[in-house]
Amino acid sequence: MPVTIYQIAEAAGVSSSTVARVLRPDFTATRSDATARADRVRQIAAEMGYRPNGRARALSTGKSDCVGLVYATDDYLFEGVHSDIFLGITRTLHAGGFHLAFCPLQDDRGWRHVIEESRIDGAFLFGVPPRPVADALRRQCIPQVMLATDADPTAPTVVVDDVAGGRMAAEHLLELGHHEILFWVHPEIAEHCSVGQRIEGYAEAMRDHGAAPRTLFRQPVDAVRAAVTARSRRATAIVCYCDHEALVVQHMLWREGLSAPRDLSVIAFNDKKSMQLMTPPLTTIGFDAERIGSAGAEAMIRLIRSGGAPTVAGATMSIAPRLIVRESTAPPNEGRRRASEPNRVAKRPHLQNTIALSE
Amino acid sequence: MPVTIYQIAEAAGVSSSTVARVLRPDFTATRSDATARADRVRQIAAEMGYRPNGRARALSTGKSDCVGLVYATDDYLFEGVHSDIFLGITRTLHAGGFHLAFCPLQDDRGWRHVIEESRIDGAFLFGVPPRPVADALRRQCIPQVMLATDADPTAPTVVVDDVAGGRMAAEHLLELGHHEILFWVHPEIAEHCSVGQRIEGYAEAMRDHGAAPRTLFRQPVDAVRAAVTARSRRATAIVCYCDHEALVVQHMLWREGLSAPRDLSVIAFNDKKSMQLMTPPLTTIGFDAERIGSAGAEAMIRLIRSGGAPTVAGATMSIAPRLIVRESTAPPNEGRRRASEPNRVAKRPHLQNTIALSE
DNA sequence: TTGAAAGCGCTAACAG
DNA sequence: CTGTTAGCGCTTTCAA
Repeated sequence: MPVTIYQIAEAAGVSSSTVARVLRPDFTATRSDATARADRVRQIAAEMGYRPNGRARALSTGKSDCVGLVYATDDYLFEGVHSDIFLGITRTLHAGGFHLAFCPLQDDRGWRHVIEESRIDGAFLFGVPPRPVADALRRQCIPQVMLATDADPTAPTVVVDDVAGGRMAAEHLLELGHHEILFWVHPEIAEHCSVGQRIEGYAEAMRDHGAAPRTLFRQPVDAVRAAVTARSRRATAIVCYCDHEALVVQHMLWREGLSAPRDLSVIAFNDKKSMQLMTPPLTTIGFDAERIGSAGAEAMIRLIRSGGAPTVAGATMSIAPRLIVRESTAPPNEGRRRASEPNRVAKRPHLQNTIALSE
Repeated sequence: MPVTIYQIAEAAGVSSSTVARVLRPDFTATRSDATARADRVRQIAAEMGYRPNGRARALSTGKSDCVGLVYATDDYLFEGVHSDIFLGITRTLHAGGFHLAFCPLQDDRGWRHVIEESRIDGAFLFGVPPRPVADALRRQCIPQVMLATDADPTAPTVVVDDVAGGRMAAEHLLELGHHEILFWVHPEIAEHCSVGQRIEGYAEAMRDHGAAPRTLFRQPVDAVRAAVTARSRRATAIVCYCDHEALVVQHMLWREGLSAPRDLSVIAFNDKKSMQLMTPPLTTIGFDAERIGSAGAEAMIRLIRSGGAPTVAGATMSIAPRLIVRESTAPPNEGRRRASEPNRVAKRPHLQNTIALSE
């Protein structure tokens, strides 16, 4: 049986409020007799193995110290950079005295249990929630932080500057001398604001350099194959929306007896570990995904502590992407001349930022 | 302001206990006047937008309807098959009226907040927790379910039969005609019971077939390279502990100008999506990871509902692995004769179970 | 079947 | 600085 402040109060011969007060982390005494008594109470509490009861405190304060991770579908829940975002969230949240609970929207029962029954003090959102959920959050006055989406400018938001990312990707290829550069979005990719933004940045950069954007939006890999093996206007480089396209492209090339960067320069987004071990290691646009989570959690804690003060509109934090050059990009036709060279890093002088492989 | 049962009671002209009783999901009335009154109360509750307060219920019942996901380190939290296990857990848990909260052990504050302050009704463990955590769980009488680990036979456990998996992997290669078969564990792999079990199954199968086990335990990739390029007793096949080794092997082969399965047959564990898109698609030992989570959650709900009844020792559920043959394994030396063939599936008749690629 | 009343364990006013 | 006194919103006896 867990011990309560009343049992401690009785054992120490003081009132329960004294126990509660003394045990609070921010307690300070000025008079020395008070300090002495406080120490005694604390010692007794420790001896009796006292632990505050979070459930009781939650009822009393109206705060659960729990934040919800609200997601619409778990199909892609742990895909891509989500995992790193979650790490950032949990690390920051736990350090601040909160914990994180899953809150899926797929099943009505799930989110009602968590949101409507007042089990969370705040909600992380990865997109605009459906009407009933949004209403419930508003009714319960639950502060919201939007992550990796620009959907609702009235809530604090942490986003990646994907337009800049799209630019960087295209510019890297343009600077290598490419002109026929594809942008590919796989049909299976879920709708997300980053899709349009990356395309936008890519298209801008292309036009700035007098090149024509060639976007393969939600098209099958055959479209890529055709563009890469065409006689005229053969594509020599491709920007992949994310790592999935990169894998598929790589696979397609392999089936065709082609390879990157000899026949096609490949650049993608999201710097997952496995990208470094692709053959060749993938040039990519990466960003600090964990930072999205930690920045979001910091904002969340601030919001909750401030008692859900009216959100400052436009409180958007933007994470800058960065180019990580590895071996899947090269000047056009360069490799084609010496197709049979081995794949040694040392022989590819244009590689400077190559990250050491974890082998 | 959220509405309470008292407000409903007043509006309906009944007592708060009647409201509470009527609103309970299992309420049934025999007398018709009671039914009528119940309907009226329910309607008023609906009109007023009543939602039960989970925090209040938690205090009153001593149950939070929350289960903790207890993990020692988040370094590998979302790696490998964990994500799928989590999916299984959350889906089953939410359907049963529970939710899941992260509970990291790395930071003292984190787990004390969740476990010691009685915020969870149960705990999923992925290994034996350190002493203070185990003590806290016991003191709070929090039921435990162990997942993907065989550490504590006194708690309900869901495991994968990794000895069988190791056997299957080795036997597949042996049946293809291989004799010099490596088993490789990368130095970065965290300690886990599956390591030893997979090795055990592999070694058994090897001995059964009169072959000598050659285990490279926590050795760098150079050891693999040496074995694969050796003049005598050249290794023609390798069993990788998991997908990470497979990536590294694949990469190493590529650097050397070699390829699978021509120069080395490669088989690994864990059937992640990206394995299908490797070049070549990876033969692997997979298993239904989501099932681990859902089975664990089912056991958990049972435990919690039964009021933490004394656990039946040996309540271990085992998930069977299965061999998924793709293109990274082939008879030894087969490919070597026709090194310049293209990588078309159609030309590799020994491939039968090849799974359609999601391209 | 209903209502009154006593908790659950902690927080928070407010006198003293 | 301490103790008293009400709650927080729901569950749960136990009479009526």
